[in-house]
Amino acid sequence: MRIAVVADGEGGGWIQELDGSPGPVRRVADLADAVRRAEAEGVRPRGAASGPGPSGPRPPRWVWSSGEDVYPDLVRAGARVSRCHDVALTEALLLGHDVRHAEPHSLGAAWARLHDRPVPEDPVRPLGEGTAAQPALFEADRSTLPPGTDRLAALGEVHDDQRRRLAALPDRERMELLAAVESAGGLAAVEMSGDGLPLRPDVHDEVLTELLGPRPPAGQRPAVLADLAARISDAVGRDVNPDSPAQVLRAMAWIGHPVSSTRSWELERVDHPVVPLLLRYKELSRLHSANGWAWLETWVRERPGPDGLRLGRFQPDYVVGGVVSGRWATRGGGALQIPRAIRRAVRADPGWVLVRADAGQLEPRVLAAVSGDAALAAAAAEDDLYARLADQVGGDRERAKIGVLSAMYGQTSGDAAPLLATMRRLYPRALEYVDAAARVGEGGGIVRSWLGRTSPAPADWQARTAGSEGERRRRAHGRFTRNFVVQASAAEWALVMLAALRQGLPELPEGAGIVFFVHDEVVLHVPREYADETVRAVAEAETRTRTTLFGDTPVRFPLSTTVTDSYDER
DNA sequence: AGGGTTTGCCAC
DNA sequence: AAACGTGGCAAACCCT
Repeated sequence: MRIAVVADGEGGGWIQELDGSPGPVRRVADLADAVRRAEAEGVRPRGAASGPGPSGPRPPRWVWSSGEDVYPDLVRAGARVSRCHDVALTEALLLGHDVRHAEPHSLGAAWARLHDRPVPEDPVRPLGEGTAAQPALFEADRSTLPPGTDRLAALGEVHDDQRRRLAALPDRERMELLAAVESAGGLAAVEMSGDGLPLRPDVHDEVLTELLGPRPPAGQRPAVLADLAARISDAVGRDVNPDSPAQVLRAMAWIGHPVSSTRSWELERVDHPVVPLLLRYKELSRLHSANGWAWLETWVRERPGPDGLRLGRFQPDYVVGGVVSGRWATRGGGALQIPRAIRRAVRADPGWVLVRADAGQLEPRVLAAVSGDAALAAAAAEDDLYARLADQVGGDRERAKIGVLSAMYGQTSGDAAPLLATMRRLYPRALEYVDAAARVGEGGGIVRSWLGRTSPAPADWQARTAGSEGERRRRAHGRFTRNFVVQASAAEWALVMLAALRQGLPELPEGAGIVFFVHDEVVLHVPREYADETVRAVAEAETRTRTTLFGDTPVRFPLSTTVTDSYDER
């Protein structure tokens, strides 16, 4: 049963059952309560026989304009849903399949296209408006529908149209699955942003103080950085601001070691006493500016815990499908790059644990599965794919790894070339899979992931762009499509895994569940007594994901699952 | 002063 | 070792 939902922005809304002929419009004063009840009791298809069995009550699939808009208020009000159809996310997938990635994908835009009306731009979303935000007294109406439009009717109409468009696709089943898991991702994103990654402010401060010295007044360098800066100037023989690449460049020339950039790998090749100082400064200064005290204040919400303990939550906004490859992007706090140095501060609450599941070597495993290469699949049946590959290639593990990454990223320099020749001989189908994608990209064409997510057409593509610049651009796009078929399919694996895990979790207390997700890794925060059940749910999610996506493939997707107090323990 | 671009580093 | 895919972000830089 599908139920369309429109919120009124004041806690109430309108709902309407959609299956078959649309049911009556129902006005509800408390939307969260209505949702909660339908989830708990399930919804029986109208006209179905009563009694248990397959036609018995199930939670509905909620149809809404955008989970990002509608769901945070529900989650705040304590109502979680199990399934939805997210019109905005689905529209983006459908437009992408049609190579129309740049067109607006809101409900209003989809409705306008149906009615040959001017298509509104997608609303620009300010930071921190997700579940983590304080509830606004009166939520601004974010509808992109023209004023006066019957929003519920428009929603039903676009939903029906999207289902027809999905059903008409040649890869129908896959795209329908993709739309469903993308929508589920929208739910998970809102939920985990609302709960947040537990992070202890006192431990974070401890880490920073150890490395940088005590917290300085705003705008000043911490003691360790100030000291390093002074020693750098001393070593050079004149004043240098190590934060300024231009000044460092001039300083290196001044001391007789000219470099073409101040990147650390380039500095590392220079033998001069200033180099280790510069490298240390860069490392620590990066930590200070990206994840220092200012970061903590801006992105981590703090509340008192038991026994005077300071508990914090890092609550980034996740942008589902925010990357062309279908990976998630994030807004705020750089959630995709929590540096190793501060992971010590990510701690479970007292009596709780972090359950962390990490899919190792995901991309080569996905390549083995999608290409159907028997030899690579045999290696991918093992726990350590690269070690197995090294046996087959007749080299060490590190070289085998470079060979695989070269094939997936399109690297040609260094010692990749002879390695690739070996790979082509041993894993012909896998290599042909990515080589073919690269050829399509070099020709300006599009490629699709396993489930049908589509690469965007190259910007300002001119097949006849002459000269080396045109050639360089065509090659670059070839590397992009080469990588796309792997990265986008890997993102689908992760998305299906997340959706399966979300569904398969045991009943957990308030605040427990998935709290973090990044590409091929998921972190859950649960009371200790739920750890075993949670670990089992993770394992079951992996099995479900593999069979859902790849049937009876020999490829395995081993998840290393750990139960710890701290994110830095492995 | 303020906005856009460049540089360089972090993560997967 | 070298610069190869996807991103976010902060500070410096450059221009208006």
